[in-house]
Amino acid sequence: MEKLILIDGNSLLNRAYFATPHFSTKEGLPTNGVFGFIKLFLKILSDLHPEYAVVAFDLRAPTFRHKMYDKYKATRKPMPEELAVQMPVLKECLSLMRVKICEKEGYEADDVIGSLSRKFPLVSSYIYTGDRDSYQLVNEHTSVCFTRKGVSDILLLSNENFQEEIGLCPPQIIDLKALMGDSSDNIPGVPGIGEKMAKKLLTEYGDLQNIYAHLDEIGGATHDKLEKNRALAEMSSALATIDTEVPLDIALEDCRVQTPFPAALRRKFASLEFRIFYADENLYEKEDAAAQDPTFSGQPLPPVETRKVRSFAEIRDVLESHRLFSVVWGEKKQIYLPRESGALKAEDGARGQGKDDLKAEEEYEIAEMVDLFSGGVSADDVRAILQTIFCNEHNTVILYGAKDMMHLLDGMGLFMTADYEDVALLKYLTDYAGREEDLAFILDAYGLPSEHLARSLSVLYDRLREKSARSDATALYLSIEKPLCRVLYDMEKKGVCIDEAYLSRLGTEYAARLEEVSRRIHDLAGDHDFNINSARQLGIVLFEKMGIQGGKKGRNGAYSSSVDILEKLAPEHEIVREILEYRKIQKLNSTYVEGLKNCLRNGRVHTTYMQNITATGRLSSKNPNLQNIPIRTEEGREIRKLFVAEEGNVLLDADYSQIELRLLAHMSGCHELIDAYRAGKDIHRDTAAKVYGVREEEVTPAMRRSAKAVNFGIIYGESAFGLGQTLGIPSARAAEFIQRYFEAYPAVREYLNGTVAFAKENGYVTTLFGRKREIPELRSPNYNVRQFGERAAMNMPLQGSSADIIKIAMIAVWKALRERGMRSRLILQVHDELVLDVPEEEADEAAKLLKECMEGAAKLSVPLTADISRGRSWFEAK
DNA sequence: TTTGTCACG
DNA sequence: ACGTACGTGACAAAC
Repeated sequence: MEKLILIDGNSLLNRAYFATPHFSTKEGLPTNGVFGFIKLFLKILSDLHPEYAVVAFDLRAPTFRHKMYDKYKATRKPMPEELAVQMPVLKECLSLMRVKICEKEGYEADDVIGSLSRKFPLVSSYIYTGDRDSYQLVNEHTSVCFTRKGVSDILLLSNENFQEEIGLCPPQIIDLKALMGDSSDNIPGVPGIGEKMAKKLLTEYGDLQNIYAHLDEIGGATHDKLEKNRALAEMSSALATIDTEVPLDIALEDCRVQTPFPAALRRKFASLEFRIFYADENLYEKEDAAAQDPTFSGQPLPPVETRKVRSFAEIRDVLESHRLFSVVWGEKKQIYLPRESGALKAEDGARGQGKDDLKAEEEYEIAEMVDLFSGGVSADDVRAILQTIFCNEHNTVILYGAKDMMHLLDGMGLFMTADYEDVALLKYLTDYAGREEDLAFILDAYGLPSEHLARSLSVLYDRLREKSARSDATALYLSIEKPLCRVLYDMEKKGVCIDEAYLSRLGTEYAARLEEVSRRIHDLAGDHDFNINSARQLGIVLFEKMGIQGGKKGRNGAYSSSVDILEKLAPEHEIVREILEYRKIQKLNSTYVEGLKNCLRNGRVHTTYMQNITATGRLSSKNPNLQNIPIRTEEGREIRKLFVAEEGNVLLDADYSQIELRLLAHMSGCHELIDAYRAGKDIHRDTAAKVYGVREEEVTPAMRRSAKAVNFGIIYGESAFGLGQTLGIPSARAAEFIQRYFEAYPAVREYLNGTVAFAKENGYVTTLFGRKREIPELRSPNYNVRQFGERAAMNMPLQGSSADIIKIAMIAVWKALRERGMRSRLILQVHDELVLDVPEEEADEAAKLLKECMEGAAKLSVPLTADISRGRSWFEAK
């Protein structure tokens, strides 16, 4: 059957905008939304080969729904300016592609799409949208392709799988919305009915009309809610119904997809700097000579000039005559020499302006090197080539992951002396995606081709430098992340000594205890054989077979057996106490004893610090994670005895005292808090006194504990529920605490409110040093997601500034030790703590230095203090 | 691959 | 009405 694709233009442009990195043309026109949209559109064409396509848009004019309900979509936020300007650009591109655009006054894109799908029942319609409302349109010849994760993942809902995926049938989507309401469209629904209840009612009665026909069968509060809000529900149902009978003067033939596209489209793409679309000539009609306008502004990537090199000596010649390289050392081992030597260092003013100078520059890609590496070249020659590039302080290398390259070179006995630029770090600072990313993926998102990875890396570097130049990201990159990379490399390479004898003793001890506890648990459980490690099996045995009360089911229907549940049951049930014991030992054994054993190399473990993972600017540590070594319990703390100093050395441990709370004092300018810190007071005691309205000496340990929890809560983005959970009190009580806290520290409230307001307005928050976190959650239609966004907005400036500060301190310590030619070495960072392995005779000097570097890393309106201690092991040094 | 649990700041 | 403190990584089980 022939295929018609129906695209909700507003919805997809919106999705593409938020899912694609923000970039713009040289003239400053943002184009990321159009780029994402076109990319998806071309993908649909090549995957589905539809005969027909229509893109529908909403118009500004009020629709029939506004006439029914004047508050319809009244709460909707206007499109961001950056997105709004892309709308006409998209329409222009679509016109150039000869794609039918359809808009109808008084109707939304949904209605147009619904009507077209019904108007042409002889073709298969595929509706592309990021809006769930369209689900109702699914029928035997209409499918909905719902875009997720931006637009990269598509869920296809057809008549066949709809029931299975959604749990309802398509028309029921209307009344689902009618019952639940929809805050983003401002459709009221029935107050008090959520998704669960709505689905239950619809499954039982089919639709809204039938629910009301059987209202008397429904009991309790639900009955009353439904009865009271009948008119509202019926109106919502009408609002949620897509009009499939919009009069549209369109013939199927008007919608035919016409490829190849006109050459003018290619020029348009060039001017928008959409290189990957531009590159594929087969997509476009052949251009006649007259139309080839030499003045068009788009600058496609220059062709790669390949120099054929046949001998190793020749390669060396080429390499030695250049000073700037971009290198990708993955599957394709590419090296690229993009410009004249020195061009990069002289850059900031000179480059990026003209295309002419770029063209004039000499370019090589030694593509043959790929073969050379995988083929006949000896390991020695490979090493010599790398040495030529990396072991020359006059060279600059552009890399994706400089620390990895340093380790790789180290494995060949080489040490990198070349200056480096790390595109991964630049990307992290300017366009954080929420996770580590593949280089190929990023290039794709930026519209750069992957066949010459190294050349594209260089272009990406330029783009990111340009982008970061308009923010604090450049300074953060140059003064923090780039030098830190080198510091982390040293830390990783050095590693931490492990007491192997103790490690094996601990392993034996845990194994024996596990055996014993496991036997006791099985005895207590009777004949029910089960795996204690399986949360699911455990839940069933405890709460069903043994009939223990107090089991709580999670949303997947399984019993939760997490500590907070088990601890409540522990006093009553011996088996629960044993299970908690088992869990504890099992964790210590599997994660720390066994886990550490697996990471051991020559008596040391070498963690990897990830510099581009977290949303706040913190580091993370993996293989093994040395940032979560136990300390909170007596038993777990023993693990720290495994981490020891080198022979003849001691460990020096320094941690910032309450750095985040001090930052809160500084950033909020709260006098009460600042004064307390300046006076060197015990801050939790001080808070307790203020919150409880007593004198400091009257504060009991319990009061201090609560105050401490409140102080933490503030850092995490105050929530009465969360505070209540940790304190084990009702959230109403917790809310009172918070209330009183804010009365005691009014500037803190203002600061937090201000931060959230800024974030809502601008879509991001920043640290003291300008590190940025985008918080798209604040624009979510989902209340919970928005709440999460608010908490994240409150927390990030504190957590992130603290991360900035310790990074500055690390660089300072590293430099200071180096300048003095000391043998002490940084070996660990745990967010607010640094550990050094120092020769005994250097210990005093190193301790003094460490303290100075840490306390002097930032000038705040309160003192920044670091507490230092030392010992043979990490256990002793805390 | 995802989920639950638990270790840390 | 909803499910909740912020930020991570490892392990084991169950898909």
